[in-house]
Amino acid sequence: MDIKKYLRKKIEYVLQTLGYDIKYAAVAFCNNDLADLQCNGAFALAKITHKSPIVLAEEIVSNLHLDGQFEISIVNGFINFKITDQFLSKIANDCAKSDRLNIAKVDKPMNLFIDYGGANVAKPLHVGHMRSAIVGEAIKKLNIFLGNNVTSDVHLGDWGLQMGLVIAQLMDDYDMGYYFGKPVPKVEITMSMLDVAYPKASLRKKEEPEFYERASEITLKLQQKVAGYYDIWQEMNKVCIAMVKASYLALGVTFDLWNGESSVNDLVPYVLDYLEKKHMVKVSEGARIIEVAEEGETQPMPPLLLLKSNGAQMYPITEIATIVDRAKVYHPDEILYITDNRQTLHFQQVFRVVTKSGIVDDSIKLKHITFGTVNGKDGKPFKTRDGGTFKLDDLIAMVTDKALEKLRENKVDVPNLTELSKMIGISALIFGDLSNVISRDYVFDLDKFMTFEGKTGPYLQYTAVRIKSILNKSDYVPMDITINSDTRDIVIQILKLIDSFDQAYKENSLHSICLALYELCSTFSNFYNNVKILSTEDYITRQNYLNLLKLVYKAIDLGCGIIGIKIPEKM
RNA sequence: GUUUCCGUAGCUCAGCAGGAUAGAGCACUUCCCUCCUAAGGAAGGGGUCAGGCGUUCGAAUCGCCUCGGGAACACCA
Repeated sequence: MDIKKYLRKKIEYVLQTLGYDIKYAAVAFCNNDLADLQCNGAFALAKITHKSPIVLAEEIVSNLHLDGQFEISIVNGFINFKITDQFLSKIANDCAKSDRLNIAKVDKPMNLFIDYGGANVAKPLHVGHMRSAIVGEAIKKLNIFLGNNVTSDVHLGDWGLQMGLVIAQLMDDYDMGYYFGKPVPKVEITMSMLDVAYPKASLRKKEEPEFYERASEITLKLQQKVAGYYDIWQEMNKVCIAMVKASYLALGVTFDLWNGESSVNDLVPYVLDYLEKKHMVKVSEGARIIEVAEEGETQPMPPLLLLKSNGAQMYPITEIATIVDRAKVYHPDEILYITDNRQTLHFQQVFRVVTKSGIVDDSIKLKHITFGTVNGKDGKPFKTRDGGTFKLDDLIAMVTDKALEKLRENKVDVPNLTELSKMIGISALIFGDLSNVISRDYVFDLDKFMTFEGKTGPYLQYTAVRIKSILNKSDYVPMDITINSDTRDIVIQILKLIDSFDQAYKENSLHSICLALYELCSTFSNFYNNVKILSTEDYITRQNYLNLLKLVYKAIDLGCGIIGIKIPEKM
């Protein structure tokens, strides 16, 4: 149950009967040991009513009827609530009976479309892609858990200039004649070829105007699906998507749709025509643009570029076409874009055009969720020492190896050691990433991902594994839990975990769940060290502990499930 | 330059719809495995919350200014 909401409702009722604004009923968890929850509304109310906060607090409290569920005390106007052990026991038992800790689903389920991942074809995933993948996957799982109907799309970057660049480079490096119907042997495109071609082409783009021109032309031809270029592209796509899929899968990330910019190519003429009929499109320096700046705006708002001067499509127009497509096929109530904060302006522009033009039903909410970039110690987006990007697969291999090393060191005896080390390594990555506030940049610290001690994913797994181990060795029999001073802290932490779901949903940030999970595990570990559960002689007391353990496990498992961490049998 | 995000312990980060004594992990110093997995637990040192002014009973949290850093800003995505 959501204890904050529960208590707030009670206070709201009192405020209403007393004729005060219900906004003063806000309840928060205490971060001290005076109580479990507090309401500080009396102070703010004092300002309005010119009464003393103490008098107001007493007035509120004397009208509260909490049926012995809370012990209330007033300290200088702070209203403190301590949940009684009896009520806490009831809450614990209710949670134990529910398969979702009694976490309520959303009132009105919506059709949610989530766009995350943003992998580029022709390029392996790097650590920057990890964040979008992990964050998006967790937001997806959270929404599904809370009852929304979710469709996810990786939205590949597969139709822009980078495609032309790579194709041009491949044509320089190899005899690609086969694709153009010449009687020469077929060059099979491999990932390692692309690995070389992409950085090489990016560099040449800046330094060789001729090469850039050629790549631009190829991009245009590709978009017109001219044979040869299109065939090379298809081949490239096949190789790349297979690899990208595997990388995502290693992180436990899956998508319902593997669409890309190319998927809406046939919709582009319609979009262009529609916007032109609305008299929104202008020609500027040969390019088709839309002005999106608004009167009196102080921030820079450049026009949106639809087509390059050579007629090639640019990112914004495929973006708009994609929205049209999604609206038509999936009827979403909301489309969520999860990208890093550098794309803020781009989405502002696109959303403006979509809204102004009315190209899709205006009831569709378009929302951009930005996350901070993964930076190096210099505060700039992370690069390896030689200036290259750090490949995601390499990172996964490194953390997996590290976990394997640790497992060997601890002589953990399981048949599928590789599988297990992957599970542990990935959990370190996921927790290391999600425990940061979503919108903020964070420093990529390899050591942080490589240690499995302290506030980490493996710590959560370890705690859960220990609980599982005890339960397996025990004579556990299901029964009602009775909470006392030994165990109340643990249940409070479970309440905080439940609350964190609400916060995570509101903020689209998973860090609150990560933190609550860690604190639950930490509180439990303290208990674990103080109480020898299996050797507790009194049968009832022991069963009480075991039933609580079952609940704690369930809570950890649930929370970890949302963020994408799996609990192993042993570690 | 304009816009925007940020500055909290040695490092990496929480805390910011104002609230009681500013927290955690790592690192450092001590303890705790004859007993449920020590990837653990307990204790300790470490802070002018960048700086200043203001609003308020009360400011790390809100407003303004200064300093410092990141990012975006027309044919990349």
